[in-house]
Amino acid sequence: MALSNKKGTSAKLRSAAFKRVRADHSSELAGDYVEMIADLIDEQGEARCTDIAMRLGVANATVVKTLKRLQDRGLTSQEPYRAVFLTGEGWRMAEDSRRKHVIVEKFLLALGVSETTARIDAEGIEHHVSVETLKAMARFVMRN
Amino acid sequence: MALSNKKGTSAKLRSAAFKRVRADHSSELAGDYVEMIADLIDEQGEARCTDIAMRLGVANATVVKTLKRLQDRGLTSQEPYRAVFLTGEGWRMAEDSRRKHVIVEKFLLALGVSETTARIDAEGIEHHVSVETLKAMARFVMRN
DNA sequence: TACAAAGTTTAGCATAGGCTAACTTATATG
DNA sequence: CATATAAGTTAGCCTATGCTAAACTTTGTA
Repeated sequence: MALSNKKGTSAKLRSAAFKRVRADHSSELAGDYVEMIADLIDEQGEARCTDIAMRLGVANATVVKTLKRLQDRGLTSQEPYRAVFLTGEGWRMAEDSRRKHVIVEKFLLALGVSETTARIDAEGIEHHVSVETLKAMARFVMRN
Repeated sequence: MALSNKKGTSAKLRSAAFKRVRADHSSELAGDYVEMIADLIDEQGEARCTDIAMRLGVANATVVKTLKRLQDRGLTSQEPYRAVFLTGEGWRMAEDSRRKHVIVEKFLLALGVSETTARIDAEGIEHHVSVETLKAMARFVMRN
């Protein structure tokens, strides 16, 4: 204790940021999945494991396993060997993710970044943006 | 294959973004550690497990285990029961992380976000920002 | 209708990153 | 200098995410 905190931010405040990042990570995958399932349902009428796996770039078995966890969390539902659906809460989360995603991507474009980079970076950034920052980004998009 | 890609971006391009995010995640922790170790060395002359654990908000044993991985990757070095050091590559990575961190945080402040939020969000965002986006952020900070 | 292809699931493995509890080493102080 | 306390380490556990290979369903078509 003695040597720590000689100056600057307290350890508690510091660690809060890292805790938030770790928490974000565990909800991140869920967000990606429900968003993608929503997209697939809108585009093709249904969401199938294979399509999810292809778009995420992971193995089929990985998707199956993850979907089981999402089902446990009440975000998705499915019958064996059938397509995947979103629960009410799943749709809510998907809409939320999409909203964030769109704002971050538009923001990056407004900032002058190329389309390809905007698409890629938005995917990583969207999960780590607080409400406050998201609002600031939306404001910036409006003004530019 | 038949039903996929009816419109929009190809599956390959899509999955590239997610692959980048997954790759970012595995280097993320390493970046946080070396950056923190560098800070501790600068501030207190040495980096000790306990301080790292406190600042990250994780258990001591977790730090020990992670440091072992970092040592395997040639980023840190240490003698048993002694403080942690950075290798040349560790320092390089730390400097890189710090540079990114500073730019992202300043950028968020310039965007009009509060100090607390800027600090917290920067921690999550810095690992998902490409060189192109980082440059755009730096430009923005300059102009504002 | 029967079978082949496509899609889904299960089993079993690996790694990363958390944790607690028990043990060892280093150090500061009476 | 002996020992209590602080710091570091080890062992063993857990969950999340990945993978491949093998088994099982569904479905389209000969």
